[in-house]
Amino acid sequence: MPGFPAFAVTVDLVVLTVRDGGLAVLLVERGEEPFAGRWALPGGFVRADEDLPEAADRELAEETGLPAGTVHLEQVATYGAPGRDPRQRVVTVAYLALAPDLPLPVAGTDAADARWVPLAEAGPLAFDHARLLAEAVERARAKLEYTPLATAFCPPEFTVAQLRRVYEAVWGRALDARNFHRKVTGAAGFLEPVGATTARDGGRPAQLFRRGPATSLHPPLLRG
Amino acid sequence: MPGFPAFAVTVDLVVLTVRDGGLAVLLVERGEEPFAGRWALPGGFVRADEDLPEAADRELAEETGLPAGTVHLEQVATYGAPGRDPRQRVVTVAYLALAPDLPLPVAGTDAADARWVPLAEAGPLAFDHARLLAEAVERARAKLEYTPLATAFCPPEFTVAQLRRVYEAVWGRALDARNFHRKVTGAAGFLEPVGATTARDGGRPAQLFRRGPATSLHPPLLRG
DNA sequence: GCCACTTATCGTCAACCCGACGACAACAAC
DNA sequence: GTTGTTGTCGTCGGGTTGACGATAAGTGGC
Repeated sequence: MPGFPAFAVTVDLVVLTVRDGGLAVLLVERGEEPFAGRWALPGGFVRADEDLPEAADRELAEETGLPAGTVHLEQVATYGAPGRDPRQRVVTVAYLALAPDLPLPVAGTDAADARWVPLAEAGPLAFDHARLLAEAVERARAKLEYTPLATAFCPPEFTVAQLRRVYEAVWGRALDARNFHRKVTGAAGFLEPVGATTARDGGRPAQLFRRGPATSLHPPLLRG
Repeated sequence: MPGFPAFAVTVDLVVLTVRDGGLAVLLVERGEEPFAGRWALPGGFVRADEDLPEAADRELAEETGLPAGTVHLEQVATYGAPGRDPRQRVVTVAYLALAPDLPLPVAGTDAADARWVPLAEAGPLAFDHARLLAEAVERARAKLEYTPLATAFCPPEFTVAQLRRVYEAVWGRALDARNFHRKVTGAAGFLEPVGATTARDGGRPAQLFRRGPATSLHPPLLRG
């Protein structure tokens, strides 16, 4: 099969976390043209002997320094319009990563100038990254309804209130604490009680939970 | 940016329809190695000046002869494992297409040997196409719940019973005609009455409907 | 015309789920 | 103890669900 057009293939990451009651995305400042000085999603070329999820894992480790497996990672969509990179034909596979609130940037990584940027303050991005970001965020919002994905924003053990704050941050809407508690503890396989409680700063201690084995929520938590 | 690995990029299509009460997929028989004689999903290389959806549209027109825009087309996922094509490094973007029941293959197209194959009878497929097919089908099943996508399997005007048979075929489960009628006609923007009725062969004539403007269903139709 | 038979559509009912909200429990600070 | 804060359990009316009975509007046989 000769004569097929040659493409470069990259993996770009939309890494989200919950900070200060809102969603934040991991961005890097570009040092080179095109779009020098602009903010962009972290990412890079897929290597010759690498599968796509491997490349995404590697980029994530390089950008965040996190041990692989601690963050949720899933493919979102692929973009390949001619001209989306002015230098050459590039096809980009976008991945969505959800992480607990973590200190960043980690020293000694590729992108020393990586930063968490609140979603609302993300200015114009390089390439078509604004679209990648928007579509990844919408995917995350939708998946919170019918999967236990929100636990990916939490540490291994967490309280119902922490989980609720995740939902409120992602959906941008206040939720009733009582009804949320009922639904979340009632969904089979969503949460597993750890047995311990938190020592908190003023207020009744809360039960700790771990993520349960369910992969989908019945019934789902609807945005309304 | 020199030295990046060169990839070939293809678009593969999972074209589904409802036939004889079950899902069927459009497959072509491969004429060349590798996998000569095996069934495979239709698809082909993305051209040098083409966007990905354009390439999918073009391949669909070549395989089915349908005028563009009559079938629903959406991206599902991208596959790029090294070795998935033994000849060279290929990244494949899978698209899901939903079509009404149509006569195929259309004479004068690329793949004269394209056939509708019932899902259960699809034997071993070339490359990793079994996985592409399975993931696309699961996407279709899930989207029927909360989008008006089922109408893509129907002609422009259809009855509630036709729509119900689509759901039953895709989900592989019988549905109560009365409850289905209530829910489907109650969901805002799902169906628009045409005013006419069908002249049917034994039985009360049914009202005809057109697809409504809604892009999501409230409330959704759950599989249970 | 009358009678089965088929298919479409409307109604009824109990069980369940939802959102709004009241009540209480268990801690800290003073 | 009192106050304030946070977590957890209950209650209530309205809407939705699935199971299923009843009726409407055609066809074909006689």
